[in-house]
Amino acid sequence: MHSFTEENYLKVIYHISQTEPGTVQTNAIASGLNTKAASVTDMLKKLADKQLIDYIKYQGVTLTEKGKIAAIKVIRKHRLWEVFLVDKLKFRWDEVHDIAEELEHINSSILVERLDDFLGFPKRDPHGDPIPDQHGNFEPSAHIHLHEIAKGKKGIIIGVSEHSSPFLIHLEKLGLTIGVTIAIDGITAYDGSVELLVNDQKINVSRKVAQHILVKLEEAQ
Amino acid sequence: MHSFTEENYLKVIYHISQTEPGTVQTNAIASGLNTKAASVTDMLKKLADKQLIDYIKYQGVTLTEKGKIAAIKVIRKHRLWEVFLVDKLKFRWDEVHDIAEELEHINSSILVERLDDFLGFPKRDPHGDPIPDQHGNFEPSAHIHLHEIAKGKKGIIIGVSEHSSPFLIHLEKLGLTIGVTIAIDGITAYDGSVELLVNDQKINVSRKVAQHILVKLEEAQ
DNA sequence: AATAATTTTTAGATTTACCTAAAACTATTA
DNA sequence: TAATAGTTTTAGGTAAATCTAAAAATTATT
Ligand SMILES: [Mn+2]
Ligand SMILES: [Mn+2]
Ligand SMILES: [Mn+2]
Ligand SMILES: [Mn+2]
Repeated sequence: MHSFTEENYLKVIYHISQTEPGTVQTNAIASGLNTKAASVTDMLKKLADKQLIDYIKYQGVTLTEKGKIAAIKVIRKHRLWEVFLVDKLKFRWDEVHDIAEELEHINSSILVERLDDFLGFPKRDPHGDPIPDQHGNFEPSAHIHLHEIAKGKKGIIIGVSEHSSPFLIHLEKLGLTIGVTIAIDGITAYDGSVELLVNDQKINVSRKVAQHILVKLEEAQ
Repeated sequence: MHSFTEENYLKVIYHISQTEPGTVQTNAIASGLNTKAASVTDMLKKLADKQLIDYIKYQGVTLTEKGKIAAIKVIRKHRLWEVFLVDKLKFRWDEVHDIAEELEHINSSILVERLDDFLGFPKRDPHGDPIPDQHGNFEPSAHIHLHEIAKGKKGIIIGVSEHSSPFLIHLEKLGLTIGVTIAIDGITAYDGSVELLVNDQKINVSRKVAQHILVKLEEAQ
């Protein structure tokens, strides 16, 4: 259907459109794919020809409905394979992203559905990201980034917004994994780092790390 | 390491060298890969540069030790994924080959080893083919093709030498699957078809089908 | 051994996905 | 609003993997 490369473009465009408002810019796509703006322009023309994106020169792009469905299919596969690797093959959460980057391009819808069944129709991947069902539907999680939470608030870690191995290993060492309950003890004025209470233990987390931890706040009683 | 395409060439060269004596010819590779002889010549130069094959113009090729190891690695992955698809995801043996053709190119040695472990270190794939271990070693099965067996002999089906879906579905319908005991009741002179006894039932199998069924003969008592 | 048939290689193109450098456009800001 | 900074596109090229058609080499047949 779509080439390996086209799928990667669609996925990156989708991810950027979820985090930044407005149309998706050429440079943003280039940095997301570790390629150059000129290459991106070439591919945008191709994706527009295939009606996967709406593209106006110099104005950035948006996914068409067709493009969005294709992107979500790739993301579904990526996350299901990550669950497989962690749940069945006993990989750690920091080891699976790169392998899933390859597996996500395997082209067989029956395979995806059988895998989903085999895994027990999981709703979240090992990083807390929602897994779209076969129709592309999923529940976006109501989360807030750790660095944006006010002092005194409590919450539960429900995900991360970076998947790199060094970052995840760092979190593991700090004991900041999915499901852990935290309380904001304070925010350091000098460097923006966050003081946390985890199981009555004080932990300091840099602002850069806090930006990539997703938290669900405790319901106000 | 090696590209998707290079891996496919190595695999096909390996398979041809197992079935036909002497060096592997350009045309044989072309037909095995559904491509043209001119394209094969181009790639042979590239594989020779990489020291994966020994190539003398007009004389065909042989795999170097390095090339053989690479080919066997791909075959190991192909067969392990086929076991995964049948044993874990409940695919039928006729559905798995094409999906495994894609999965075999996923590039992660830790993934292969974990998968092997998860599957319980299987020795054979769903078509009866041996699965090389991580060092590339495997027991080649002492088999004979069904059409070469003399009248009166008995044996057990241990594999097939064609993996196409129509062929395997046909065998399934005839009840000629791996592990089934058969006796040769006779060979029809007119068309070379084979008369079999399976569970005291008479079955006629065309010569073409018989050529692709691998049998282990019963030990002479 | 000469000729014919077959196989293989070369020559020259094409397609996809990249690249660099320069030109064109848009946004900023003085 | 004009200059400047930043972004995006175009122009022209490369590398991988294909192709067709023609030339060269090998093998088979008289
Ligand atoms: Mn991931
Ligand atoms: Mn993930
Ligand atoms: Mn197979
Ligand atoms: Mn097989």
